[in-house]
Amino acid sequence: MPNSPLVVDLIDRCRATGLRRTKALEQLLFTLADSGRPMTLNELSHSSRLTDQCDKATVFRLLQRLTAIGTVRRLGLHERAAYFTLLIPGRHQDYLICTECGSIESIQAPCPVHQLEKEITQKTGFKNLYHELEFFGVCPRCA
Amino acid sequence: MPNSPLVVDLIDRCRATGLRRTKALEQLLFTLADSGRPMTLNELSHSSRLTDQCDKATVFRLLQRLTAIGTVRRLGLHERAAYFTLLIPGRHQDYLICTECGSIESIQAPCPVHQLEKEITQKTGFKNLYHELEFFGVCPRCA
DNA sequence: GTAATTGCAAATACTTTGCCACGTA
DNA sequence: TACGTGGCAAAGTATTTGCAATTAC
Repeated sequence: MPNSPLVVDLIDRCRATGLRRTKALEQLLFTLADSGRPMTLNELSHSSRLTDQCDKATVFRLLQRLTAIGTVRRLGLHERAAYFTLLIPGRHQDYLICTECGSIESIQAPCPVHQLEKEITQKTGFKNLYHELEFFGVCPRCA
Repeated sequence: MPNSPLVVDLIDRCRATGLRRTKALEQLLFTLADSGRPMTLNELSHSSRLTDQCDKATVFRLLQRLTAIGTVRRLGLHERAAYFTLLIPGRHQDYLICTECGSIESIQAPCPVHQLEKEITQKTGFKNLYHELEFFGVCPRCA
């Protein structure tokens, strides 16, 4: 259950920002950490740990709060539903998505965008810059 | 009106794939070409050229067809609504988006991702690869 | 005890489809 | 004429909110 160092740490960070330690919060964080991939609100609220344990609205509001404090990031990923993933300091993910079957995989290669990100920060004066990079195509199975 | 070389060319391409030349098609293409930025279905169907001229469902179906033949691309851009933009060969856009006010601007700098895109094509066997790169942050006005 | 959090249900937003009338080729 | 296209209205899917009951601190 939610005893992994990562989850413990995440919960601590949440508590530090004023969130209360509820069963729903623990299980949501654990589910996200355990899956290691972006998930939709629907997936999350139906995952075995959360179903019948808490309402979809609860998961929604938790995701909102977690996004606000920077523990979770909301991704577009081109589907109709939004995807949510843990935001782990020092870790950055780019994605490769099949436009046919919708499969999502993380890309291992080092992200070539960070230099450009710095330049944009300087030139535009934007604060808290981050980026989202996705590759879309047809995966071998679908082709 | 829809007399610019770009729009004329776009219409030709559409006709070549079997689409009929209708007023709605012309005005949709012109609106997209004229604005030069990604727009939502809602924006498009309310733009001065299209309002009261054609139904939102019509614009929706046109965008579907245009996306299918590769004339338009659908973008996530993180908003709840999808964005659509013209897909012009040889032109590639990356975006800078303010998470506060939602403003969207195109980035001028050369995109540093094409090399990685080639590598991914080779390593993964994905077909028709393209990418979407967005920077998110708080613009100077909102900060 | 107090304020944050939850569940349920209802409201909203955006997208998508059915069906028949219409216009283009 | 034939078939793609259009308008209108309704259905579908995802998100968001109100409010009273509950729970963490």
